[in-house]
Amino acid sequence: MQNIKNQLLSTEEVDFIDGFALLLNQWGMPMAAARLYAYLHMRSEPVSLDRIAADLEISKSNACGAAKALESFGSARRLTERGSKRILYVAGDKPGESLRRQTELLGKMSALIFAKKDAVTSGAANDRLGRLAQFHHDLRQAMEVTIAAA
Amino acid sequence: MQNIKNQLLSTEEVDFIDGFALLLNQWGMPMAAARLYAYLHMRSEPVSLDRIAADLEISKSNACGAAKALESFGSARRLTERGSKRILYVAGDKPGESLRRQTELLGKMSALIFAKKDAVTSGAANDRLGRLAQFHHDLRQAMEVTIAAA
DNA sequence: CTTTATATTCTGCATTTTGTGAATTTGCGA
DNA sequence: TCGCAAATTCACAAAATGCAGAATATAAAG
Repeated sequence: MQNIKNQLLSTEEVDFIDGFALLLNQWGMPMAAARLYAYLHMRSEPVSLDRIAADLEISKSNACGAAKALESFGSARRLTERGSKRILYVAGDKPGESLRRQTELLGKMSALIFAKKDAVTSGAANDRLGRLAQFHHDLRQAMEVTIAAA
Repeated sequence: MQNIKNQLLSTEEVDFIDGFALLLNQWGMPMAAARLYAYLHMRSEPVSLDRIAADLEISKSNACGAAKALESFGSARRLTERGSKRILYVAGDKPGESLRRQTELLGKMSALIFAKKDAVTSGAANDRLGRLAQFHHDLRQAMEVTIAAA
Protein backbone atom coordinates (compact mmCIF):
# COMPACT_ATOMS: atom_id res chain seq x y z
CA MET A 1 0.00 0.00 0.00
CA GLN A 2 2.39 2.69 -1.22
CA ASN A 3 1.03 6.17 -1.53
CA ILE A 4 4.05 8.28 -2.33
CA LYS A 5 2.57 10.77 -4.76
CA ASN A 6 -0.68 11.70 -3.02
CA GLN A 7 0.64 13.16 0.24
CA LEU A 8 -2.75 14.11 1.56
CA LEU A 9 -1.78 14.64 5.19
CA SER A 10 0.82 17.13 6.35
CA THR A 11 3.75 16.06 8.51
CA GLU A 12 2.17 17.81 11.48
CA GLU A 13 -1.05 15.93 10.98
CA VAL A 14 0.70 12.59 10.71
CA ASP A 15 2.70 13.36 13.84
CA PHE A 16 -0.44 14.24 15.74
CA ILE A 17 -2.20 11.07 14.62
CA ASP A 18 0.71 8.78 15.43
CA GLY A 19 1.55 10.46 18.73
CA PHE A 20 -2.02 10.37 19.93
CA ALA A 21 -2.54 6.83 18.64
CA LEU A 22 0.52 5.63 20.52
CA LEU A 23 -0.98 6.85 23.81
CA LEU A 24 -4.39 5.39 23.03
CA ASN A 25 -2.70 2.12 22.12
CA GLN A 26 -0.89 2.05 25.46
CA TRP A 27 -4.24 2.66 27.08
CA GLY A 28 -5.52 -0.49 25.39
CA MET A 29 -6.98 0.50 22.04
CA PRO A 30 -5.86 -1.50 18.97
CA MET A 31 -3.43 0.50 16.83
CA ALA A 32 -5.57 0.71 13.69
CA ALA A 33 -8.58 1.90 15.68
CA ALA A 34 -6.43 4.36 17.60
CA ARG A 35 -5.08 5.96 14.43
CA LEU A 36 -8.57 6.23 13.01
CA TYR A 37 -9.80 7.75 16.28
CA ALA A 38 -7.16 10.49 16.10
CA TYR A 39 -7.78 11.01 12.39
CA LEU A 40 -11.53 11.38 12.77
CA HIS A 41 -11.07 13.90 15.57
CA MET A 42 -9.06 16.06 13.17
CA ARG A 43 -11.83 16.13 10.59
CA SER A 44 -14.76 18.51 10.85
CA GLU A 45 -16.45 16.82 7.89
CA PRO A 46 -17.54 13.15 7.62
CA VAL A 47 -15.15 10.94 5.64
CA SER A 48 -15.57 7.80 3.56
CA LEU A 49 -13.80 4.48 4.05
CA ASP A 50 -11.83 4.98 0.84
CA ARG A 51 -10.64 8.35 2.00
CA ILE A 52 -9.67 6.92 5.38
CA ALA A 53 -7.73 4.06 3.78
CA ALA A 54 -5.91 6.50 1.49
CA ASP A 55 -5.08 9.05 4.20
CA LEU A 56 -4.05 6.53 6.82
CA GLU A 57 -2.28 4.36 4.23
CA ILE A 58 -3.97 1.15 5.28
CA SER A 59 -6.06 -1.35 3.34
CA LYS A 60 -9.75 -0.76 3.03
CA SER A 61 -10.58 -3.97 4.90
CA ASN A 62 -8.40 -2.78 7.73
CA ALA A 63 -10.12 0.61 7.67
CA CYS A 64 -13.49 -1.12 7.75
CA GLY A 65 -12.50 -3.20 10.75
CA ALA A 66 -11.11 -0.21 12.62
CA ALA A 67 -14.26 1.77 11.94
CA LYS A 68 -16.44 -1.04 13.20
CA ALA A 69 -14.34 -1.28 16.36
CA LEU A 70 -14.71 2.46 16.99
CA GLU A 71 -18.44 2.22 16.45
CA SER A 72 -18.66 -0.59 18.98
CA PHE A 73 -16.80 1.54 21.54
CA GLY A 74 -19.15 4.42 20.84
CA SER A 75 -16.27 6.60 19.66
CA ALA A 76 -17.51 7.09 16.12
CA ARG A 77 -20.76 6.86 14.25
CA ARG A 78 -21.67 6.25 10.64
CA LEU A 79 -23.72 8.56 8.49
CA THR A 80 -25.52 7.11 5.49
CA GLU A 81 -26.07 9.59 2.71
CA ARG A 82 -29.41 9.45 0.96
CA GLY A 83 -29.36 7.92 -2.50
CA SER A 84 -26.04 6.20 -2.11
CA LYS A 85 -24.60 3.10 -0.56
CA ARG A 86 -21.64 5.09 0.63
CA ILE A 87 -21.05 5.41 4.35
CA LEU A 88 -19.37 8.35 6.02
CA TYR A 89 -17.79 8.34 9.47
CA VAL A 90 -17.54 11.05 12.09
CA ALA A 91 -16.02 11.16 15.54
CA GLY A 92 -18.49 10.87 18.40
CA ASP A 93 -19.29 13.89 20.55
CA LYS A 94 -19.28 12.20 23.94
CA PRO A 95 -15.67 11.70 25.05
CA GLY A 96 -16.49 9.31 27.88
CA GLU A 97 -18.52 6.91 25.80
CA SER A 98 -15.57 4.64 25.09
CA LEU A 99 -14.90 4.19 28.82
CA ARG A 100 -18.24 2.55 29.57
CA ARG A 101 -16.68 -0.84 29.20
CA GLN A 102 -13.97 -0.03 31.72
CA THR A 103 -16.25 1.39 34.38
CA GLU A 104 -18.42 -1.70 34.01
CA LEU A 105 -15.33 -3.80 34.58
CA LEU A 106 -14.62 -1.93 37.80
CA GLY A 107 -18.15 -2.64 38.95
CA LYS A 108 -17.81 -6.33 38.14
CA MET A 109 -14.51 -6.59 39.99
CA SER A 110 -15.93 -4.85 43.02
CA ALA A 111 -18.98 -7.14 43.04
CA LEU A 112 -16.93 -10.30 42.55
CA ILE A 113 -14.60 -9.47 45.41
CA PHE A 114 -17.42 -8.52 47.77
CA ALA A 115 -19.25 -11.72 46.90
CA LYS A 116 -16.36 -14.15 47.31
CA LYS A 117 -13.91 -12.61 49.71
CA ASP A 118 -15.30 -14.32 52.80
CA ALA A 119 -15.21 -17.70 51.10
CA VAL A 120 -11.58 -17.49 50.05
CA THR A 121 -9.85 -15.38 52.70
CA SER A 122 -9.67 -14.57 56.39
CA GLY A 123 -7.67 -12.21 58.57
CA ALA A 124 -5.40 -9.67 56.93
CA ALA A 125 -6.08 -10.81 53.38
CA ASN A 126 -9.80 -10.53 53.97
CA ASP A 127 -9.46 -6.94 55.14
CA ARG A 128 -7.23 -6.12 52.20
CA LEU A 129 -9.78 -7.54 49.76
CA GLY A 130 -12.49 -5.48 51.41
CA ARG A 131 -10.48 -2.32 50.87
CA LEU A 132 -9.75 -3.33 47.27
CA ALA A 133 -13.42 -3.87 46.48
CA GLN A 134 -14.30 -0.54 48.05
CA PHE A 135 -11.59 1.15 46.00
CA HIS A 136 -12.90 -0.31 42.76
CA HIS A 137 -16.37 0.84 43.69
CA ASP A 138 -15.20 4.37 44.50
CA LEU A 139 -13.11 4.64 41.36
CA ARG A 140 -16.00 3.56 39.19
CA GLN A 141 -18.21 6.14 40.85
CA ALA A 142 -15.65 8.91 40.35
CA MET A 143 -15.13 8.03 36.69
CA GLU A 144 -18.85 7.88 35.97
CA VAL A 145 -19.42 11.26 37.55
CA THR A 146 -16.72 12.76 35.35
CA ILE A 147 -18.07 11.02 32.25
CA ALA A 148 -21.60 12.20 32.98
CA ALA A 149 -20.41 15.77 33.43
CA ALA A 150 -18.62 15.88 30.06
CA MET B 1 3.47 -29.29 34.12
CA GLN B 2 0.91 -31.73 35.48
CA ASN B 3 0.01 -31.39 39.13
CA ILE B 4 -2.84 -33.78 39.60
CA LYS B 5 -2.07 -35.24 42.98
CA ASN B 6 -1.19 -32.07 44.95
CA GLN B 7 -4.44 -30.17 44.69
CA LEU B 8 -3.35 -27.30 46.88
CA LEU B 9 -6.09 -24.84 45.97
CA SER B 10 -9.78 -25.48 46.48
CA THR B 11 -12.25 -25.18 43.65
CA GLU B 12 -13.61 -21.97 45.18
CA GLU B 13 -10.15 -20.49 45.31
CA VAL B 14 -9.39 -21.41 41.70
CA ASP B 15 -12.73 -19.95 40.63
CA PHE B 16 -12.01 -16.71 42.44
CA ILE B 17 -8.54 -16.45 40.92
CA ASP B 18 -9.69 -17.17 37.38
CA GLY B 19 -12.79 -15.01 37.59
CA PHE B 20 -10.90 -12.05 38.97
CA ALA B 21 -8.00 -12.58 36.56
CA LEU B 22 -10.36 -12.57 33.61
CA LEU B 23 -11.63 -9.11 34.57
CA LEU B 24 -8.12 -7.80 35.22
CA ASN B 25 -7.07 -9.20 31.87
CA GLN B 26 -9.90 -7.40 30.11
CA TRP B 27 -8.74 -4.26 31.87
CA GLY B 28 -5.33 -4.72 30.27
CA MET B 29 -3.23 -6.82 32.61
CA PRO B 30 -1.40 -9.84 31.11
CA MET B 31 -3.08 -13.10 32.12
CA ALA B 32 -0.19 -14.58 34.11
CA ALA B 33 0.26 -11.38 36.10
CA ALA B 34 -3.49 -11.13 36.63
CA ARG B 35 -3.72 -14.62 38.07
CA LEU B 36 -0.79 -13.95 40.37
CA TYR B 37 -2.39 -10.67 41.46
CA ALA B 38 -5.57 -12.46 42.50
CA TYR B 39 -3.60 -15.28 44.14
CA LEU B 40 -1.44 -12.93 46.20
CA HIS B 41 -4.50 -11.05 47.40
CA MET B 42 -5.84 -14.30 48.80
CA ARG B 43 -2.74 -14.97 50.85
CA SER B 44 -2.15 -13.35 54.21
CA GLU B 45 1.38 -14.76 54.34
CA PRO B 46 4.23 -14.13 51.87
CA VAL B 47 4.76 -16.90 49.32
CA SER B 48 7.78 -18.18 47.39
CA LEU B 49 8.12 -18.48 43.64
CA ASP B 50 8.09 -22.28 43.85
CA ARG B 51 4.88 -22.20 45.80
CA ILE B 52 3.35 -19.78 43.31
CA ALA B 53 4.35 -21.95 40.38
CA ALA B 54 2.91 -25.05 42.07
CA ASP B 55 -0.37 -23.43 43.15
CA LEU B 56 -0.99 -21.60 39.91
CA GLU B 57 0.24 -24.56 37.84
CA ILE B 58 2.59 -22.52 35.73
CA SER B 59 6.32 -22.82 35.10
CA LYS B 60 8.70 -21.11 37.47
CA SER B 61 10.04 -18.87 34.72
CA ASN B 62 6.51 -17.78 34.00
CA ALA B 63 5.91 -17.14 37.70
CA CYS B 64 9.11 -15.13 37.89
CA GLY B 65 8.07 -12.98 34.93
CA ALA B 66 4.60 -12.41 36.30
CA ALA B 67 6.01 -11.41 39.69
CA LYS B 68 8.39 -8.97 38.09
CA ALA B 69 5.54 -7.45 36.10
CA LEU B 70 3.47 -7.01 39.25
CA GLU B 71 6.40 -5.41 41.02
CA SER B 72 6.83 -2.95 38.17
CA PHE B 73 3.16 -2.00 38.43
CA GLY B 74 3.56 -1.51 42.17
CA SER B 75 0.98 -4.23 42.86
CA ALA B 76 3.31 -6.56 44.74
CA ARG B 77 6.57 -6.35 46.59
CA ARG B 78 9.30 -8.83 47.37
CA LEU B 79 10.53 -9.70 50.84
CA THR B 80 14.03 -11.12 51.20
CA GLU B 81 14.53 -13.30 54.25
CA ARG B 82 17.83 -12.95 56.06
CA GLY B 83 20.23 -15.83 55.64
CA SER B 84 18.60 -17.18 52.51
CA LYS B 85 18.53 -16.46 48.85
CA ARG B 86 14.85 -17.16 48.83
CA ILE B 87 12.44 -14.38 47.90
CA LEU B 88 8.87 -14.11 49.12
CA TYR B 89 6.11 -12.09 47.52
CA VAL B 90 3.18 -10.23 49.04
CA ALA B 91 0.37 -8.18 47.54
CA GLY B 92 0.82 -4.43 47.83
CA ASP B 93 -1.34 -2.43 50.20
CA LYS B 94 -2.12 0.54 48.00
CA PRO B 95 -4.86 -0.46 45.53
CA GLY B 96 -4.39 2.53 43.26
CA GLU B 97 -0.70 2.09 42.73
CA SER B 98 -1.13 0.05 39.56
CA LEU B 99 -3.17 2.84 37.96
CA ARG B 100 -0.39 5.41 38.04
CA ARG B 101 0.58 4.50 34.52
CA GLN B 102 -2.92 5.07 33.26
CA THR B 103 -3.45 8.42 34.93
CA GLU B 104 -0.11 9.52 33.49
CA LEU B 105 -1.36 8.47 30.08
CA LEU B 106 -4.44 10.64 30.51
CA GLY B 107 -2.21 13.56 31.37
CA LYS B 108 -0.04 12.99 28.32
CA MET B 109 -3.06 12.77 26.04
CA SER B 110 -4.51 15.94 27.45
CA ALA B 111 -1.20 17.78 27.04
CA LEU B 112 -0.63 16.49 23.50
CA ILE B 113 -4.07 17.57 22.35
CA PHE B 114 -3.83 20.99 23.97
CA ALA B 115 -0.42 21.51 22.41
CA LYS B 116 -1.25 20.48 18.84
CA LYS B 117 -4.93 21.04 18.35
CA ASP B 118 -4.58 24.51 16.85
CA ALA B 119 -1.97 23.29 14.39
CA VAL B 120 -4.06 20.44 13.04
CA THR B 121 -7.68 21.57 13.30
CA SER B 122 -10.04 24.49 13.00
CA GLY B 123 -13.75 25.05 13.45
CA ALA B 124 -15.89 22.26 14.87
CA ALA B 125 -13.06 19.75 15.10
CA ASN B 126 -10.96 22.23 17.04
CA ASP B 127 -13.72 22.74 19.58
CA ARG B 128 -14.25 19.02 19.88
CA LEU B 129 -10.54 18.45 20.54
CA GLY B 130 -10.62 21.14 23.20
CA ARG B 131 -13.45 19.35 24.98
CA LEU B 132 -11.63 16.04 24.63
CA ALA B 133 -8.46 17.40 26.21
CA GLN B 134 -10.44 18.93 29.04
CA PHE B 135 -12.20 15.63 29.60
CA HIS B 136 -8.92 13.74 29.82
CA HIS B 137 -7.65 16.30 32.26
CA ASP B 138 -10.76 16.09 34.45
CA LEU B 139 -10.80 12.31 34.39
CA ARG B 140 -7.17 12.14 35.44
CA GLN B 141 -7.90 14.53 38.27
CA ALA B 142 -10.89 12.51 39.46
CA MET B 143 -8.96 9.25 39.35
CA GLU B 144 -6.02 10.66 41.24
CA VAL B 145 -8.24 12.05 43.96
CA THR B 146 -9.80 8.62 44.43
CA ILE B 147 -6.41 6.92 44.41
CA ALA B 148 -5.00 9.35 46.94
CA ALA B 149 -7.98 8.82 49.23
CA ALA B 150 -7.61 5.02 49.27
C1' DC C 1 36.59 -22.93 46.68
C1' DT C 2 32.95 -26.08 46.08
C1' DT C 3 28.28 -27.34 46.69
C1' DT C 4 23.65 -26.41 46.78
C1' DA C 5 19.44 -23.97 46.43
C1' DT C 6 17.15 -20.45 44.21
C1' DA C 7 16.28 -16.69 40.87
C1' DT C 8 16.78 -15.17 36.32
C1' DT C 9 17.66 -15.22 31.44
C1' DC C 10 17.67 -17.73 27.07
C1' DT C 11 15.77 -20.61 23.37
C1' DG C 12 12.60 -22.77 20.64
C1' DC C 13 7.94 -23.71 19.79
C1' DA C 14 2.93 -22.94 19.72
C1' DT C 15 -0.58 -19.66 19.80
C1' DT C 16 -2.64 -15.37 18.87
C1' DT C 17 -2.98 -11.12 16.57
C1' DT C 18 -2.76 -8.07 12.73
C1' DG C 19 -3.03 -6.67 8.04
C1' DT C 20 -3.50 -7.45 3.10
C1' DG C 21 -5.71 -8.68 -1.24
C1' DA C 22 -9.23 -11.66 -2.96
C1' DA C 23 -13.81 -13.14 -2.82
C1' DT C 24 -18.42 -12.22 -1.54
C1' DT C 25 -22.31 -9.59 -0.24
C1' DT C 26 -25.26 -5.66 -0.28
C1' DG C 27 -27.79 -1.61 -1.60
C1' DC C 28 -29.11 1.39 -5.21
C1' DG C 29 -30.12 3.17 -9.99
C1' DA C 30 -31.21 2.04 -14.61
C1' DT D 1 -33.70 -7.85 -13.06
C1' DC D 2 -29.04 -6.37 -14.23
C1' DG D 3 -24.96 -3.85 -13.37
C1' DC D 4 -22.23 -1.20 -10.55
C1' DA D 5 -20.01 0.68 -6.66
C1' DA D 6 -19.19 0.24 -2.05
C1' DA D 7 -18.90 -2.46 2.30
C1' DT D 8 -17.89 -6.61 4.39
C1' DT D 9 -16.11 -11.10 5.09
C1' DC D 10 -12.54 -14.71 4.01
C1' DA D 11 -8.15 -16.92 3.82
C1' DC D 12 -3.67 -16.74 4.24
C1' DA D 13 0.96 -14.70 5.49
C1' DA D 14 3.74 -12.22 8.69
C1' DA D 15 4.71 -10.44 13.04
C1' DA D 16 4.18 -10.44 17.92
C1' DT D 17 3.29 -12.78 22.25
C1' DG D 18 3.34 -16.32 25.78
C1' DC D 19 5.06 -20.26 27.84
C1' DA D 20 7.81 -24.37 29.22
C1' DG D 21 12.16 -26.25 29.88
C1' DA D 22 17.17 -25.66 29.51
C1' DA D 23 20.93 -23.02 30.55
C1' DT D 24 22.99 -19.63 33.34
C1' DA D 25 23.80 -16.59 37.21
C1' DT D 26 23.89 -15.60 42.04
C1' DA D 27 23.86 -15.99 46.92
C1' DA D 28 24.65 -18.66 51.07
C1' DA D 29 26.90 -22.33 53.70
C1' DG D 30 30.40 -25.43 54.68
